[in-house]
Amino acid sequence: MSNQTPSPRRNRKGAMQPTLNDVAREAGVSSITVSRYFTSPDNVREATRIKVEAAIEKVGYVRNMIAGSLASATSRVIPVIVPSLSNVVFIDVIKGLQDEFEAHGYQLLLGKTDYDLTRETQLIRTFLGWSAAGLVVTGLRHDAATRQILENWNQPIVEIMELGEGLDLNVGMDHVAAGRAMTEHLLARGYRDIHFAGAELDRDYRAAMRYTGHREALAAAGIEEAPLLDLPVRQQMTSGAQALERIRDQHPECDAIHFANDDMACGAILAASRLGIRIPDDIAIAGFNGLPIGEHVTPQLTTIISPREQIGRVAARKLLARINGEPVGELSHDLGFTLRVGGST
Amino acid sequence: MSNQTPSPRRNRKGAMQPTLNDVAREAGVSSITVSRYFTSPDNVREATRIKVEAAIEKVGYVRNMIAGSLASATSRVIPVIVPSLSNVVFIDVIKGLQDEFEAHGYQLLLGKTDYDLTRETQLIRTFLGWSAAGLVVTGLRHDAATRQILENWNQPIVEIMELGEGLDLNVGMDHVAAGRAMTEHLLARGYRDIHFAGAELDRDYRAAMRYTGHREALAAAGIEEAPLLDLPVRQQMTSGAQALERIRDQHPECDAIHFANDDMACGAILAASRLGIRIPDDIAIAGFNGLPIGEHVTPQLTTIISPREQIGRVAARKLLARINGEPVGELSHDLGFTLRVGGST
DNA sequence: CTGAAAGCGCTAACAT
DNA sequence: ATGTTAGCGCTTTCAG
Repeated sequence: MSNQTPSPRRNRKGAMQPTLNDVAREAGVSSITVSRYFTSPDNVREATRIKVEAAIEKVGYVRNMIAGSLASATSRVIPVIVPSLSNVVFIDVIKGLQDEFEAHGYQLLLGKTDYDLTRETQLIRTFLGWSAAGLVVTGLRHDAATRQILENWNQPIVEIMELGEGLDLNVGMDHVAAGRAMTEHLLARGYRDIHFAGAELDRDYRAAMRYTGHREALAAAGIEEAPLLDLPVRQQMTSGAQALERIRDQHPECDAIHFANDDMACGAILAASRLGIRIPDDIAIAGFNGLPIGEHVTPQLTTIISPREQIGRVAARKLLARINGEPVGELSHDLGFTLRVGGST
Repeated sequence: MSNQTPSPRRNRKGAMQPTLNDVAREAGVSSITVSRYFTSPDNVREATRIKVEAAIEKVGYVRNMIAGSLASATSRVIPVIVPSLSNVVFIDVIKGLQDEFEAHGYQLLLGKTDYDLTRETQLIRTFLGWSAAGLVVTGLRHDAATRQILENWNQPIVEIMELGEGLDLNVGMDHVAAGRAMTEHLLARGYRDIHFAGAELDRDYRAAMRYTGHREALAAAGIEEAPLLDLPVRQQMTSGAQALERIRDQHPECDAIHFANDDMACGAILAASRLGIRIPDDIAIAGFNGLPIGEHVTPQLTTIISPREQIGRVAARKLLARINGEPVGELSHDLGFTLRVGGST
């Protein structure tokens, strides 16, 4: 009525996109009926539905998610916040999340903190401005500002990777237990002088949790010392090779290295074959993650398979369940892990 | 005026978020001034700016991007469409894109086609409903529907990975030339019976382009036959190992394998060491991508380093330049590649 | 099952 | 440099 120009109209940018009204006019119904065709088709009669469908096709209508989100104060966007994209672990998790979200018509908005909790706060603030339907965030450690924002936000949240007391939902595995399990395996194999090697464990605090488990297992076996080598990160495989050389050099009595991840462990195995170090006779090597490469090196790597992609999938499913008001089961979901024994131990 | 309830008000979801108006009232200015504080701070006087800042802090205002996008018919969201997240190549590209976008206040919306062009069309349709500021899409091959939508869309687009006649901007490398370069290297080394091995080359058509270059190089050397092994994809390293065995078995005269990627090539090198096949004496191995692992296997892998992350960065920068109306330089940007010769050839 | 009215929170396009 | 007015295109609410 107030608009003089008939369809097609142009928006302020000069573009010319058909709107719900254009479809409605074409179909001979009101715009709200077309809206309902999208949001709750069950409330639209078959005959009307067909008319609307034809009109949509005819005018080439594309739903404007922005307008819909403004009106409904919620959007089908789900921000996912990870610390890094250089780590396969998060890539696999994202893959799981993406698959599930995409299948259910939700969009994944990707944010990266570089392990900076302040950056995390900023990202979350921005993302909440998108009226997100939910949020996926890595880890249970956040700064006070983040925690305050999220506690006042009444949409579902999943914290992934670890287990514990969280903000809302929580999907992951027990890293302390994983570290313990691997070291128990090494002890059972008869290794006694076991070193733990990681890279920047203060940042990668989940690896530090595995070191804690490692120490616990040693202590339980009456071994009080748990030697630790914490290297600066360069390239992970290179760090692994370096760790092997360093430990062989400074601690010739060491009979096994428990690496913080498979990249480092494989770097060590490949370096060993270059240097003529026999694995596991001269020294045993263990990793963590269960990456494909571990099965291709000689000897095959003993490692713990982490349920990375599944963490993504389950996290997504729980979040969507909560968004749709369905039951989510237990708040904290432990996906476990599997020890895969190769020839390297 | 028309609103009876004073601040703070509640939106339709029952949540209670302060709006621009709340900030404006607090600061004693009009809402548009607060808006300008965000969008063009240079047009706001220092004194006003300070008042506004204090008010924002006081009421805990968070910008509502949705409302802003609706009003301005453009959002700071950039959809990125890739075929797969299982391929490191795209991960590295995404990393480059994400870094640049995040640094400039743009959000990356992630879409995955699984190499299905119809899915690509759907994704693009959905994403355009987000009033995206631009679009990043993989490859130059799209179906008719996609092409039609994008030709009528007047926002910047970057097609990445390949080079050629595109929709708009275009950042990548010349895959035919890369394939040619590697095979010229192999020929220069004296290899004559060179096989090309890939996995699902119909899907991975950029690898098929490298095969084309490979064939060209052979033809230029007077070799008319270019034997090809195209395996079904399982795990890439496993396929590489399999290819090595298959070729050794069926073509004992073959003296070099040109693999479609580093994963396969490294799978072959690792398998060779298991099987007692000497590289490069018994057979030479070449890859493509320049992944870290290639430097850690023995012998080191001869490969072509693709500028993956840089493709992401440059693509992002060109897109942002165009969004901001700055000059973008040439439409098609060739990032080249580097041959890295290891001991495997 | 369908419609009319109202407005989500912001910004473009003029003013001043 | 700041304000006024009028929507952006959709969904909510309330009627029928």
